[in-house]
Amino acid sequence: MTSRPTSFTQCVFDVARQIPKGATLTYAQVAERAGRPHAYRAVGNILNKNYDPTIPCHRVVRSDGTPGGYNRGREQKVAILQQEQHLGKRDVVR
DNA sequence: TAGTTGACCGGAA
DNA sequence: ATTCCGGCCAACT
Repeated sequence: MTSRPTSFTQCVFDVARQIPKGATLTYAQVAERAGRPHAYRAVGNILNKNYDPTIPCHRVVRSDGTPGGYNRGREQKVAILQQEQHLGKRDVVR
C-alpha cells in the first residue's frame, strides 16, 4: 500500500490503547513507542482529530505533567486520571 | 503542491 | 514567574 492510513497514526492509537490504568505517558513517550520519538507534535495533532472513545488518550499528558488538552475537557481528563490512579492503587493489592 | 494548524518541547528574554 | 521563539511531524485546507 502506497498510501496506508499512516502506520504511525495507527501505532499511536495502539500505544495509547496499551497504556495501563493509572499510568500516564507524555506525548514524547507515546511518540517514541509509536516509532517516531521526534513526532510528539504529530501525536498531539493525531489524537486531537482522531479521538476515539475506546482509546484512553486521556492518559497522555505533557512533559510538564500538565494534562494538556482533551476533546472532552481538561477537567474530565484530570478527573479520569485521578480516578484511575486511585482505582489502580487498590487493584494492585487488596 | 504548498501553506497553515495543533492536545508539544525546550530554551531564551 | 511568565512570555516569546524556533524546531519537529502528521493531518487539514
